[in-house]
Amino acid sequence: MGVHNQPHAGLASRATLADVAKLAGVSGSTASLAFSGGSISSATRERVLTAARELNYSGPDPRARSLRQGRSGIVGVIIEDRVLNSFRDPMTLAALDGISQELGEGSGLLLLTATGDGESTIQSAVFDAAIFMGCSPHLARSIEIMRQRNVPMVAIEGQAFDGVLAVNIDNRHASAELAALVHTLGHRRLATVTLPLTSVRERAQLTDELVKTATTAVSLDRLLGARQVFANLGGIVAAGSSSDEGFAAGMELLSRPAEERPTAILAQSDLLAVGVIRAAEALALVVPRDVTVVGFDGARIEGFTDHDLTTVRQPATEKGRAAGSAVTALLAGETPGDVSLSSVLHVGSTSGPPAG
Amino acid sequence: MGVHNQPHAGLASRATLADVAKLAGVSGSTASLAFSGGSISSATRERVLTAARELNYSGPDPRARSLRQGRSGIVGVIIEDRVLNSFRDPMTLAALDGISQELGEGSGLLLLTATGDGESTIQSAVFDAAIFMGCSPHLARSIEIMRQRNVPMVAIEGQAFDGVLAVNIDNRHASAELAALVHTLGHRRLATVTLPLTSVRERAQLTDELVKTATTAVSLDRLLGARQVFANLGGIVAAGSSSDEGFAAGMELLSRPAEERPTAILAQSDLLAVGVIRAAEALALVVPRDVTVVGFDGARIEGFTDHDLTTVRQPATEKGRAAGSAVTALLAGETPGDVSLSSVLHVGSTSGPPAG
DNA sequence: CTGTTAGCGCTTTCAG
DNA sequence: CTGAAAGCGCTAACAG
Repeated sequence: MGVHNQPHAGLASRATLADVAKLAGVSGSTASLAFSGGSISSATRERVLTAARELNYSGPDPRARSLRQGRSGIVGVIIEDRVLNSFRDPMTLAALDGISQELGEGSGLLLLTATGDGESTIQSAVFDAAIFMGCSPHLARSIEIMRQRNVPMVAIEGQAFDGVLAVNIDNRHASAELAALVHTLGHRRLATVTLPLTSVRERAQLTDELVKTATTAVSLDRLLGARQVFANLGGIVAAGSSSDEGFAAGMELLSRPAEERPTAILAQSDLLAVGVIRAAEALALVVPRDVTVVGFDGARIEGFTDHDLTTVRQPATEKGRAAGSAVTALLAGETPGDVSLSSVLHVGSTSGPPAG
Repeated sequence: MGVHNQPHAGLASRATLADVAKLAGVSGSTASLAFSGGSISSATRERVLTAARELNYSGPDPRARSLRQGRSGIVGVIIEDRVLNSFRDPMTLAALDGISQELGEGSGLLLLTATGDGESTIQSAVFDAAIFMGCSPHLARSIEIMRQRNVPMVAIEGQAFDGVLAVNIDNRHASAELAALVHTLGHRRLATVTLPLTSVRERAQLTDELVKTATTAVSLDRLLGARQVFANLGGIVAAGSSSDEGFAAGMELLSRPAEERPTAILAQSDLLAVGVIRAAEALALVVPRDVTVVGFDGARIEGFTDHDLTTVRQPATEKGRAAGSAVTALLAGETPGDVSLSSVLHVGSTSGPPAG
């Protein structure tokens, strides 16, 4: 004549595994096994599951489980700009997709935005490993903390950091290759449109001071690659990777008399390049007759079908997959090395010899 | 006389708050306060922090904290397609950005992909509240579980579910409005290109059977809205929201003799509409003279500048923000109601009276 | 196959 | 302002 554990009319408190165990007449550990798929007789399991159903218990609390196991199954993905800006860039999105593919449905991706102000979230968030999508010096403190916590870290195209596994592409080399192509075609008066060099999102003239303060590895590498061929290459720093930015920069660079105008423009992303091409066309210039425009990325851009952009195709999804598999390996206690992926030059129809 | 758990010479195991407390010569609770910003004398706090530094202790373990507090600060965002497909759609990305804006840097967004196979992750992941971005019937089980767990849920443009707060836009109404506009212009032979009706990503003829099995609320609502005006409206179900899909569908619909060809096409998204327009142009048809094309969304589409698309502008970011603030309210124990946002008709240059 | 026993690392009453 | 005690809910040894 046991007092049946009348659960307060199901009001506030949820049932716990212990309650279920008691109702099923088994021990806690047995009940636990029933849920984690351990080896118990199917009769017992049935009994436990029935009890659970009765109590409206729907499985172990993830919080408790993660404390106990020391694992949450969550991988943090840290971006340094707001979500919209980050993922509007097709390469970044592709990389995220690659991560997700590799990690599988088994683990969730915790999107953490570190715009630099409060580094709090990243310190107090629950995750087992972190992937930085481009990481700049001002993450140093967070990185330090995660290192202390023994959280494996991987950076996709970020600044090199001790203890952070690097997944990179050959930005500098590929950029140099592209520049060499343009040089070979005969161009000598060039300009570039770079991606932002710092976290400041503001269009600006490309100056040496700016270059010195650069914190964005990708932009800097691409610039340095191009400068291997064109030593003092100048131009404009865009406020982001969009065709609008490219357009603005293009207008600025191309609205000059033919003798001063660059005969070729190296844009650091395809979106920028598309914008530059539109600017050229708006100025009644013909590409590539009047101006050669090359990009970087190999993005399939919606609605850009008139031209076949000369560019470098980078393995974007692959970057994500590599990062994902590095994380998996690190969590398994292995010690994988840095990853370096390579891009492929694609000569399209937007490049040609200079006029005249 | 308990056996003291000797932590293997500080090798693997991290220091805990208890260790710090001991070294600082204070109690655990005091040490805790030092980190959570509770009220303790600054002398004591200093002592604790120094001890922490000495032990390489970088703050409370998020897992333990979240168990103790019953809160993790994580909001789950559930999408039903792979990351790439979901966020390539500008509206979905904008909504995600809205969520992130509203929730602030304080809380992380846990991206959970529920493609229907293993519903495991969503059940075992740590989060305090969930936001579904479009949710279909096959999430029923997960929803059931979360309800049992008392996890607040919000669905952006999903199927209605008991206990899931709905954030919707006036899909049906707006679609009807658009259809009415086309009707007023004099069109009588129409076709539509819909978004996928189910999780199957495959282009298909729009049939009644398909409509009956539809699980995607958005697509269905937009279709029903249009059918309020054009009762038996037929057409094609696209495999996704992209201009490529629109192009394929457009080719299919428009490659017919003028007498059979629809004089107007209602596309369920702007990307689809752009594709349809390209198809029309590829077939040497002039928009809107030979065919009227309208979209839905109000997306700014890269590189689509020749036309001003007739469409309906939906408050995409706003959807996300509303969901975010609903989550905040729910977590605070309030009981906010469903949210319904409205779209605005935009008459551009891609619609006009039928030829002849 | 099942039960007993200890905590995971932290916060939070409750006293002093 | 500080300390002592009591778990949050679960799982992992280890016995039986």
